Amino acid sequence: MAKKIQPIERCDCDVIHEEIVNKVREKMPQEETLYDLAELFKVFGDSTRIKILWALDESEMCVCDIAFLLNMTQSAISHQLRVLKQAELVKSRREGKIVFYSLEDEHVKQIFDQGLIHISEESK
Amino acid sequence: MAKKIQPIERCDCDVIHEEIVNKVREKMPQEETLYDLAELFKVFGDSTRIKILWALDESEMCVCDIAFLLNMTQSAISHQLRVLKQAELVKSRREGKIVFYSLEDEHVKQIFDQGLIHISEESK
DNA sequence: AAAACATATGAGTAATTGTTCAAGTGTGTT
DNA sequence: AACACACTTGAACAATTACTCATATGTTTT
Repeated sequence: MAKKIQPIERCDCDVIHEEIVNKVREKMPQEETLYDLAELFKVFGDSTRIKILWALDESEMCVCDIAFLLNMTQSAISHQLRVLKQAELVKSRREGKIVFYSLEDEHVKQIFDQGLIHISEESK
Repeated sequence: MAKKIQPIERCDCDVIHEEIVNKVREKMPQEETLYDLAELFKVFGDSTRIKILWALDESEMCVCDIAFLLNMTQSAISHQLRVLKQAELVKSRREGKIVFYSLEDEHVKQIFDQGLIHISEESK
């Protein structure tokens, strides 16, 4: 008894493939890097945010412009802009009452492009 | 009365920025394309799936190898492999009892790389 | 100072999602 | 045929999330 803690039992092929698994384990990036990467893609994983990013890639815009463009409430857009800002994908600039948002850097379009390549490959 | 249906009210700056908004609207890709793009990134937006993809980029592996590598149950891995397969990111090949998974194409690594560039920029 | 406007934010809610658990398939071995 | 093994699948559950609504903040206009 007292034998409950062992996490995942290995199966036969784990033993057989031990070398491969160990080699892969060595080459894997840090846990934290992979987590951050997932967090980044999570931000891209919502069509509202994708639309906002795409729009901002065309032009700097204020919150109510984006809301009108996407036919959504200002509140909803503002919430999503907050997520995008935390991910350092967009930045803001206040001009009187109005807050203008724009892309933080040029990577966004490149990430989109890689995604689009995959999508176009899928439907062949 | 009977005046409830109007969706999002335009604010003053929508009118002022009308030209910009219209120009952006013209340039936006199809709704469906943006939705598909979000769906793709959603698949990348989970650290378990990121790890699986990274592992498979190093080497073809069977389900229990992956489970052992990531210290997770076969069931959990199998569920995620299903998601990855539906997104056409991985393919499988059966060899007796064992099912080997591998990457469907080369885009995965390129999408990762773009993400990593953004992450490394963030922390400067 | 009060009102109007653009935006931000917190609580609440319905929908989605990742994992576990239990039971199922398919393949090879005895 | 019975069993073991590798994997798949469906239901259940907790956690997360995108939006709405109401309210709050910051700025300009009156």
